[in-house]
Amino acid sequence: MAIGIREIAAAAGVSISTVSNVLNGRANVGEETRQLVRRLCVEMDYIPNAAGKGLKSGKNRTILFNFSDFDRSFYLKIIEGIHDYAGENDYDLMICTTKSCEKYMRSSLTSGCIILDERMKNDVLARAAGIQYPIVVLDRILPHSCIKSVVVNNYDPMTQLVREITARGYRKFVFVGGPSHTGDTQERFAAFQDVLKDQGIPFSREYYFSGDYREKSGYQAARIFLSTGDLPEIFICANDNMAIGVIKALREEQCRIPEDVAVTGFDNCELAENIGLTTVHIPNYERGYLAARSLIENIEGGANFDPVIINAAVSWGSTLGKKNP
Amino acid sequence: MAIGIREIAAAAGVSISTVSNVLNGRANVGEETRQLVRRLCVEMDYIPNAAGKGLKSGKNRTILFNFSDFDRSFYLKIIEGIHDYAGENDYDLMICTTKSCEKYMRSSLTSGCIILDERMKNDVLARAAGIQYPIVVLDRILPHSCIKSVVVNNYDPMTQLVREITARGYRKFVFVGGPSHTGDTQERFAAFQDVLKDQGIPFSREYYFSGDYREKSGYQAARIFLSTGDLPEIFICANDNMAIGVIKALREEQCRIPEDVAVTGFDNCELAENIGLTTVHIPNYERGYLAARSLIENIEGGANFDPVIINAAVSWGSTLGKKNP
DNA sequence: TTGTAAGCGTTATCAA
DNA sequence: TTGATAACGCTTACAA
Repeated sequence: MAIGIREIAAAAGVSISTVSNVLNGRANVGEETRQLVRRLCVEMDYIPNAAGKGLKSGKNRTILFNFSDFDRSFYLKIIEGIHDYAGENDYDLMICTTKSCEKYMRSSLTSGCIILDERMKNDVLARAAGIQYPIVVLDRILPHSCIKSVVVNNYDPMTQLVREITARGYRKFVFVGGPSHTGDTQERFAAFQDVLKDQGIPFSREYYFSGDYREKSGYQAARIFLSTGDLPEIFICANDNMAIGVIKALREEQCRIPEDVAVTGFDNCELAENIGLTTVHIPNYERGYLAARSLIENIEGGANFDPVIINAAVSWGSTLGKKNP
Repeated sequence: MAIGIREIAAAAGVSISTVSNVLNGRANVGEETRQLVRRLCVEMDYIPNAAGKGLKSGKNRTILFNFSDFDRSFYLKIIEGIHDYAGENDYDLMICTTKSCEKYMRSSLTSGCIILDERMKNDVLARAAGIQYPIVVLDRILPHSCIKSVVVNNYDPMTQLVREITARGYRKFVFVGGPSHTGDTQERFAAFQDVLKDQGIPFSREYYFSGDYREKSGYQAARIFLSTGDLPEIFICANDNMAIGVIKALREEQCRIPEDVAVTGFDNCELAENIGLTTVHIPNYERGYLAARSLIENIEGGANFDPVIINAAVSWGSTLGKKNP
């Protein structure tokens, strides 16, 4: 049915190995034969079967990217960065969601992978990684001889942000965190806490709200504090989605931002920029690009598995005001 | 090196076909053997090789999705819809960008695909499609016995929108289109033109600006008309990104929206909703879900290749005012 | 209930 | 410069 290497060989009146040699640009083929085979491949619309190829040779210039949070629209930027670097270096990109990821990691179809989904388990990665299959993980540190971490420095910009917040006189905070097992949230919260401790400002755990990085959980957080009337002076959110949820809830109750309540986020998503949210900008395209570069260098024989730290910077917006003492 | 079916067989002291039978849930295996093999697979961390599998059986519950515009953040919603339907029906999802798409379409690794990227050529699709490999294309009509189109009805909501615009008294328009070869833009513009013709309102081609669906091109469009001072009463944009670009340019020049100039978009992206853009809402999650359903039904023996039309609805926002005569 | 062996589409080795 | 032929990891008759 489908056109394979044998059909081409038959049509050209040569053996399949000759066709294979032509296809792989080997020198041991006569010029006329080469021309003929080339022409036939085009005419007969031959496309090499990736399965057969990978099975035998183990070679495939392909990297795998894994994600599965569809709410985080900046993921497309990361993918773009990966896609661009891969393309520039003549690698293909294959993307999968966590469910099918392991299957493609261990199938001679890809040569390495970049993992973003936090739900991908460390032990699965540890088993898959090897010198023949390097891995890059984003947003988590995973000590393993063949796994490289590419992480964002959350701590410094959060420190800078919170210092400014306290300098402006804010004293009553709600911290809206993401899933508590994520390194991101832990680091962002740690920076917050450390600044307060450093300045001798108290923070009670009842003003910590544990969300899930989605807009709705920010909305709920704000709703809860609105309902008790126990509003903070500022909501410090571990990401933009939740900050936007907070803002929506506040607006519904005619709270003015930042006059009545201030809000900050983290991520600098497209929408955040537009509404003037004070947040932290993470260079996502660059992050993807760098992850792809690290991975491909290791695929091609490099052996650099030291973590890479990416810098992020505070983006000052209008949702943070000045509190007059 | 890697653990394969033979290693399991050796460890269990059985033949590889027995292992295969266990793995594929066939009945012809003794209970103890089955238990043993199962246990060994877990212990030895065996993951079936997708290449070997697909190569022999041709079966693989996997669908392919293709895209490559990283600026359109609602793509994630489409992917989510596809992912969910596939998951519910025990199919895997593999995603690729156009460059590598053909390779995976024709490799016994996937059973069908959903195409979104407009750059994917019709003839490539026509060659790949067959009763054994059904295809769904989004946003284009492609007559072929094994390709199903899932398209948005752009015409009706655009008609409704433009009727309202003319009813409110607007007479001087700029239409900012996307790439002119895209069906979307053609249909959206046709609706616009038809309403005007119907109402005897003139429209000169010099007020048509051909953009590329990116924010920047909307920005440029507005800049051009701002620079000549020949501002329209309203910018009607073929998508939200460009509308947002228009709005940015107008704001830079202190134009009030909608008092001085009105703006409308198309897509209802997240940001549009937030800034109150008058636009058309396209149910993207549902679109992906439906595309996946159509595809999988055809993979499993259905033969319904009639186009599916998805309805979209105008979302009225604050960027459209009332023009008093 | 289990094993043998052929074959899926390729690459690679070695002989012609 | 070419062509047989043996893998790659798996499924699947068919034989035992």
